[in-house]
Amino acid sequence: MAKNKTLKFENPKVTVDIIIFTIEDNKLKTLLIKRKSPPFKGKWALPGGFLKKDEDIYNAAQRELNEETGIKGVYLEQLYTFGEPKRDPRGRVVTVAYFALVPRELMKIKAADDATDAKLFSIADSPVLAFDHRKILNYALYRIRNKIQYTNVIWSLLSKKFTLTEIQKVYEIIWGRRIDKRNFRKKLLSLGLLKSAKETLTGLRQRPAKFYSFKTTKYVELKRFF
Amino acid sequence: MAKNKTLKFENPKVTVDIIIFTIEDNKLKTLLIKRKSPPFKGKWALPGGFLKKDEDIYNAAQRELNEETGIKGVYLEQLYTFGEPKRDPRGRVVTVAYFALVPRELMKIKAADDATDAKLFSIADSPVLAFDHRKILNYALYRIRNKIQYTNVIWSLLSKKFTLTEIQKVYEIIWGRRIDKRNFRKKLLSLGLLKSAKETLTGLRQRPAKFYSFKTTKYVELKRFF
DNA sequence: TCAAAAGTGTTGTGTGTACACCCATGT
DNA sequence: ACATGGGTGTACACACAACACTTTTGA
Repeated sequence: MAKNKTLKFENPKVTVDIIIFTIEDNKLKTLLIKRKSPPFKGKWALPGGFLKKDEDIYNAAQRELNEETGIKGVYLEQLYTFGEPKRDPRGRVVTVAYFALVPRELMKIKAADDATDAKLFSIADSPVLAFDHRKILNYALYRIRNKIQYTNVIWSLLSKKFTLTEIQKVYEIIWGRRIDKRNFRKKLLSLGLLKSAKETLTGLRQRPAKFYSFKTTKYVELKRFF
Repeated sequence: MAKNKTLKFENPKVTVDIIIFTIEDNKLKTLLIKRKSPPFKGKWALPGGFLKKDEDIYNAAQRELNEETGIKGVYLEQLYTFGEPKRDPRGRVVTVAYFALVPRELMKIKAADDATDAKLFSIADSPVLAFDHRKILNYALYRIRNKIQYTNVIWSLLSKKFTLTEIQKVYEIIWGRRIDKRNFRKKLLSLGLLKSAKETLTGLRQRPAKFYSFKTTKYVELKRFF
């Protein structure tokens, strides 16, 4: 572009924000941090931060994820880029939003140095958020609800071993409706992507459930899935 | 984030690049421009440019689209944000890619002031592209091929009146396979989203085809579509 | 009258959905 | 023995896929 028009351009700051989804107490939750500094000091917000020099955007997202949860190597996908001129009162800030899917028991939540607190909120009743983070969160929710229908990425919310009832619950929680147990199992097992372990879930006063695990960690596009 | 570490951050430039899809001669094509200035002077590239001050990203994409094709108000969707540190030899440039779906006859192609030429290339045999634009184009192609399966957005490639054979060709071109005429028509019409016009396509030495048009310009999520 | 594409139905197969009872365990 | 969730099969409806011939026009 023409060098003599540089006044018309600007150098925005670029941030990365992350929606960290997990399942706890049969609810879909996301990690929020309480902001230590202005703007929106004391308000809850999505974890995130500025892109560093020579840092790839995806790596920045991984870094932020790790700073808040101590996790590496989970499912992390670019969601959308938000760049309305007024979305940050400090000036022009373009943010690239990512979302992560994390098994609850892998998370070690800690407030990073830009936050005074960090905790999981149920999507249904989370507080008022800083910036346009509510919009971003809603879009992430929309995306994951679509994605559940044609990929198996949401299996990333489960731990290595799980029962069929557990995986069904994940679908019910995200999909937001009850599923018939027999039909669910029939279809799920027919994909041929699970193998049953020898262990069972004992200690409950009921018939023990078989554990299953994934044959592969690859993500698969499914024709349609519920 | 900490103010005393500003050296570690940087202010990237932010650009918008657009993949403008259209159909011409029974082929899926995209608009490329020949770069007037370094880097990659003389090379073909996706149309795009820097984000202006106080300009929303989506508006920037619309502006770029309009500068190259004279079009407004067509389907335009954010694709992905590419931000590898070395993707632009001039320095750190993060680009937000959009794709547009445009009926061929609405386009008035003109080289904007950053280009010496602009023309449509068939996706199948397009030239070597500047920057990481080949990767971006490939991703756009992937996206549109998926999208065809569960939305009707690709109807945006058609003009207001069209025959059923024309819309079927769009599907065949993007989907990359032949479709049975009877099954296609049955399913398409069963959606209830088309109305038949009174006019027919005459002047060819064959039976005249009925024209159809869309009942609505809204985009619809379909369960699955071929 | 001929070439070229438009238009039109039926049948078999597979997939989704609805639905109810017995089983294994811990207390 | 009983409460609790685990585990299993069948029947119907619907959607998809395969398939060929007649019609209308312009030259």
